[in-house]
Amino acid sequence: MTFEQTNTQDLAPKADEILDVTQTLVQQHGYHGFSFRDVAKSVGIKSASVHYHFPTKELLGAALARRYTDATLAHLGDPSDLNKDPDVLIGSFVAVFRGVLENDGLMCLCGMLGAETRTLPEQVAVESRRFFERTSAWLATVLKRRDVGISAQQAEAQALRIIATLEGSMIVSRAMNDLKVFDRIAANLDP
Amino acid sequence: MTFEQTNTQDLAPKADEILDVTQTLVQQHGYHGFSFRDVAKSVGIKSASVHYHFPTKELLGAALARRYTDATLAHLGDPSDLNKDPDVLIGSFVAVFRGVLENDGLMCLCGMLGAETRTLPEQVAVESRRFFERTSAWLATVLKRRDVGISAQQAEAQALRIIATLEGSMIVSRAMNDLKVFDRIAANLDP
DNA sequence: GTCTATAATTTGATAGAC
DNA sequence: GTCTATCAAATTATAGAC
Repeated sequence: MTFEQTNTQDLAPKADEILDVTQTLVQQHGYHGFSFRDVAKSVGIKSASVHYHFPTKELLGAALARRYTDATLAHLGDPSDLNKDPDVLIGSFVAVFRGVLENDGLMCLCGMLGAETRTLPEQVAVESRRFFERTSAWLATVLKRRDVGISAQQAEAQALRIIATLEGSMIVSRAMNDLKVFDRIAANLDP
Repeated sequence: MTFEQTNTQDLAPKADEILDVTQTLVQQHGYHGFSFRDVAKSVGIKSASVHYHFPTKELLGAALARRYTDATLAHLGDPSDLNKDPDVLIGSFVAVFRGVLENDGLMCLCGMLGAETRTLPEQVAVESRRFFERTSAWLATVLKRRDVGISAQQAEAQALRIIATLEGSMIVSRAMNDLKVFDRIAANLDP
């Protein structure tokens, strides 16, 4: 079980198992490409039981994106922790994305949802947007520690650029079916 | 009509109109999120008539991605044309992606397909891979002209990084519903 | 080339038994 | 919480008339 799938809230164990399975499905197929029956089959229950835990697909998708963001931030920890070197923190940030890609070539959940965003139910779009707001704020905090002279605006712009590059690297790496593509790009994140 | 939708092959006008409509649908919903009836309705015919032009969804998707790649390359022109400044060519490359995003917040067709790549019919995946192979080769050629000392490997790595950043910028910009995000990232492509 | 009609399957969602 | 059963709608695709 990867960190993205850790139960960080007080969800029923079964609800969490449903989210685990759904997450992988969305990372592979996208929001429009999975069904309640796909989920049910993987969990070993019937689709009506999935609806018991998540009445609608929108609620399931929103819970999924929220959990993903929360688990990612929890894994990254405090960006202001003076015991941690900024470069090490940035390295762990890159490793989050690489870890997802390594895992059977999955796409970042919120990168996938971001691509589909124009046709997503509102609450799913809101939660996927929250992923980029929170992770870019985390990274901007680290960049301000590393580059002491930088402005808040510059740090935020650099953070967004790095996140965009990582998301795009996952897409290109997957499309070209070559994990080395991700590594070569990530090695030059700050060229 | 945007350049991506120009008829570059000898397709029947109706087939081309079907591709125009399908392209927008895929850029919004993804490959798994559109149907033959969606296409038919937009064109003003019945879904059976769409099947006449493109027997299967895989053939439709593959033709779509191929036309998109060909139209993009045709628009970009010869990367070795000495009458064109490398920086101008790079600017036109960035403008291609920005133009798509400006157009009602659409995603790059092959960026969308790249995200879905693991669950795409084979021929669709092949054609979306081709997009990244060809466009990165084009950009690497320009970069070698601009940075005279650069190795072929370095030029290729920089090209992939720039394309990844542009694809990711579209995702983040769309997810955050803010076109300025794309512009701020694109302004620092070569930081 | 486009149509009607239809096949066979899948979809999100609900009712009600246990 | 999970099940069976079911619904109404949508899905890809085909056959055959015009």
